[in-house]
Amino acid sequence: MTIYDISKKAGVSIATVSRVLNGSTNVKPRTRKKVMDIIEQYGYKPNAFARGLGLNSMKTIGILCADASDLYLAKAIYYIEQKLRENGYHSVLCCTGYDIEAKKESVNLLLSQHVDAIVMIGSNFIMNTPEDNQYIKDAAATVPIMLLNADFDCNNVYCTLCDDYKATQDATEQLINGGAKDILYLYNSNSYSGLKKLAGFQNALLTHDIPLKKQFMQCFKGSHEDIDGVKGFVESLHAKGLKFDAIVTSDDFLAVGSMNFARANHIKVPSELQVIGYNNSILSHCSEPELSSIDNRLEDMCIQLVKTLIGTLTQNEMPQKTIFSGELIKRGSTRI
Amino acid sequence: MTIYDISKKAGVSIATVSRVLNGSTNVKPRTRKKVMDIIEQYGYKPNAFARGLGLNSMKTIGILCADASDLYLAKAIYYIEQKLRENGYHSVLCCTGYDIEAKKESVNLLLSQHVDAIVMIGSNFIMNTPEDNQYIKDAAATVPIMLLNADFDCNNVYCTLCDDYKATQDATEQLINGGAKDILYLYNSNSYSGLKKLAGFQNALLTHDIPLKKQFMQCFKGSHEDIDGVKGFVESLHAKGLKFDAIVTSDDFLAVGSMNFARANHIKVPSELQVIGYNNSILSHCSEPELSSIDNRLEDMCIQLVKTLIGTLTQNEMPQKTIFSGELIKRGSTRI
DNA sequence: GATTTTATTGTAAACGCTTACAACATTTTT
DNA sequence: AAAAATGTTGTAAGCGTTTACAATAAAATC
Repeated sequence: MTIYDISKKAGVSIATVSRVLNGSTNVKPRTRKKVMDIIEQYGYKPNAFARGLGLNSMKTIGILCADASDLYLAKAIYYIEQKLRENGYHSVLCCTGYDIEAKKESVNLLLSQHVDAIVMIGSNFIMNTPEDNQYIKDAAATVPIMLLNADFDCNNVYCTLCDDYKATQDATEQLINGGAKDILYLYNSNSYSGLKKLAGFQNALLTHDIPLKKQFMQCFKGSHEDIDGVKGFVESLHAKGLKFDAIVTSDDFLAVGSMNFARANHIKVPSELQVIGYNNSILSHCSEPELSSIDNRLEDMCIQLVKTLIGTLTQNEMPQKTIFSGELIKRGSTRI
Repeated sequence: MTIYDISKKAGVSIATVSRVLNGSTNVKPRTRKKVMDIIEQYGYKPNAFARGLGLNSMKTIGILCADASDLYLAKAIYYIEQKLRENGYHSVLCCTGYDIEAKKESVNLLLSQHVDAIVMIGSNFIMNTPEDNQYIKDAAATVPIMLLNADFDCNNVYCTLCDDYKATQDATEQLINGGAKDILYLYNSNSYSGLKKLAGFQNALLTHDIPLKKQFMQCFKGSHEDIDGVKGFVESLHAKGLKFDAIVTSDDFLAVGSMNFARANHIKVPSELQVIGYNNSILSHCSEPELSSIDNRLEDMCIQLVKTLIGTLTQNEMPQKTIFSGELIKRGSTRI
């Protein structure tokens, strides 16, 4: 069933059918109805390829994320997909993993598919070296690139992010002001934002004239699923004699793992050990006590990202950077 | 940059370039190299629309799920996307929500995009009435439909599922054999599998001559995020005077909410109340004690689903139904 | 070396749509 | 009522591929 079949049955030209389908130009109401009825009757659906070929756009946005099974990324996908659909766009998803080559390949794939824009979810798309980030610049030469929770200066690259640095600094300072002495910072590899948060943590200590010690900033290298691994990791630090009365983390799963460690070692939370998570995910409602966690306003960010995206695609001038402020949501795992 | 540009620069016809790109037919090695070099040099990427128009396939699989932010569904997306990519396919994602109309619309969208197959993740794609399921049959007339964790008899529809019925029955029987007397079953709306699990629960009771009581089978209507809501829900049952010494659930978040209820009411788990979750998700590692949960082998199912899918697309005869067995993973929330 | 067979390449017709432009019909203006 | 303006529709030329078929080149056979 093609546009020709419909045009024949409706007794009009294919151009008219096309016009009815696209709704743009004027079609006489009676003609429109006639065509619509035929379309309805035969359940005709235009071929998206042919349409894409003609328009060179398929109203499709490519979404990249390292790992859709990560709680946080999954939620972002959900929000963004939903908002895009509300705007008449749909999305092609690629989970790239954390390897740079896979990311580059995925970008190429999306470009060859002529997506109208590419959304990259998570700071792990930004690498340490300019050469490794060249792929973003290259892609930006073709389509707008929207980064969620990552910061990158480049024309046609739009960033929507949360000031993780400040949020972590604030939370840490609250702990310090509340009397915490030895604060352990726990982050996971896999992302730039972990380092940003770390910087915020360090700045909080420096502001209060607390010397930075390397062993108080630990990177957990395992997966975001491996809560037991985190527990073991913290346990090993503890066994080595490291003393801490608070833990600030870059992700809720690290915090939950830390709390499991505490429980197993009969360390009371929050009286003997305070714990702060990040992302304010569902995990923060599962532990006992519930987890204080930094909320970085994911939904707001996603809404904003799509708004900027649609604006850009419709030729409006859009701000290249939108920064939200995170906020510590206090629950039972802290005394502050 | 089109295939014409490349053909001109390489001094061959577009057909030869196309053959090089598709690798199928014979091309003289020297010619191939010459063309490849030009392609490399100019970074040429074929236009996916035109290709799709020609081939009427874009090596794309449509993935539907109600809500990518659901832990379980997100993991499934992840596994499936990954496996598909390994097989040279990519995926278009649509999150449909739980509304039937939205689902139908999404299916149409995917069909108009000429996806090679559609994967539906979750039992919520199966409705209660045959009319409401017609959309699946219609879609199956065009492309193979792969259902994950749902059961539907129809030509060209392939189901990969876990025997939730039996898994729940087994787990419940284990509780009964372990001495549990008043077992509450807690499920969430939104899915057929919840009802299947419920049936398994009921069968376990019947097998042990325990009369079924309506108030011991409760449906939580809130979101999968709303752990506090679950807690309140169980609390209200408790306040109404319902006595239970075990809770079997259809999802880990219900189990975690139940445990939060128990803690708040100083009911000891597992000595006074045993709790069993479903999905064996990350949530089962967050609570204290850790949650016993039924594992329904999601990864295995996803691997199998993609295997069946690829087989079907390559014209191999594939089993229409593959059923895995779930298994109770015992942790601290049960005494069995 | 002529003939047959096989490997390689080119030509041209789809694929199903959009849209500029032309043609025609209708309404408004004079 | 003719002329001009406007509204509606049709014609045909792309869009960038794939691929059947034809044409040519190379290899094998006689």
